[in-house]
Amino acid sequence: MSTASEEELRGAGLRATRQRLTVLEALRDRPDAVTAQGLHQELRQAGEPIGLTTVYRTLTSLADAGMLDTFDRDGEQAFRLCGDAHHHHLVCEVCNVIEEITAEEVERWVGDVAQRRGFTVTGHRADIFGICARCAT
Amino acid sequence: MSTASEEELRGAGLRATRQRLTVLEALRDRPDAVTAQGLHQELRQAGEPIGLTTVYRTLTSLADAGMLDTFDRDGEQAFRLCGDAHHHHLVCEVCNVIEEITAEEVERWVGDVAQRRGFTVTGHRADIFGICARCAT
DNA sequence: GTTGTTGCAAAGAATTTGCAACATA
DNA sequence: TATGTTGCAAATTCTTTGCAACAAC
Repeated sequence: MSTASEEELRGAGLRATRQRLTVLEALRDRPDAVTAQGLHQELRQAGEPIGLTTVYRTLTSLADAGMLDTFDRDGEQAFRLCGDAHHHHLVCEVCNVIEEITAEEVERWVGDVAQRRGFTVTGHRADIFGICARCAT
Repeated sequence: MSTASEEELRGAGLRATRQRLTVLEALRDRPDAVTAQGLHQELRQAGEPIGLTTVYRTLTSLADAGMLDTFDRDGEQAFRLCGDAHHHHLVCEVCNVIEEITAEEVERWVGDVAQRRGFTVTGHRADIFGICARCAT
């Protein structure tokens, strides 16, 4: 049999190795974004044998496959598992929790503006930064 | 007398040194975003004596003072002079030109979403990436 | 068995820091 | 003159690469 994670990896053309499954499962469990360095450290502390290089390579592969969203956290790249559909983010700057949000308003706006200026759209991002209800208290 | 650039620098609590004025003027002349490394190289080639460290420090200071917008270009930080008011960007991925755009739709959306989720907004960004009319031809 | 993957060590690249010389106010 | 700024060299930090051992298919 095959787990969902294994399917996902193979679907992306990647072999389902122990390390990649470890990373994918770790990402599943968290609502916040992680950096390669941070994730590696956590996995190591949790007793998972995995190399830093592999964490970097795995995160990059998953992001390339469209399975992760990427964020710039202070010069470092952070990653987070994402749903398939296009969406935007609500990011807590204290605990780094990220909530996915969809936004018709934004999509519409993107099309309008681009057309008006003669831009061919290849992508867009709309993220809101703030402090989540829990961290505010 | 005082030039506008000198005023701006002093207004930000920074001494108006030759190097900072050089950087500010260089930024004034370009519609695209530049990295510290890139700008330093250009200035050097143009015969301006300035150290890489100083370019880094100056760009950081100006950005901290709210005079520059920052972008992440492939792991490197890029900067661009920006108007005072809050705005968003239309970025050409080929020539890196950036057009500032304002968007009531987005502002409204930000407020709505944040309130609905209990987030205290500290900031937001909405950028559109694409290919400008000139680069498309 | 073949081919993709891992992980170490080393390389590379962007950015920051220590500190003495220097320029601005 | 007092204090902020510069720039070099060195240190840091994040990320990538070479390559031999290894694991998935």
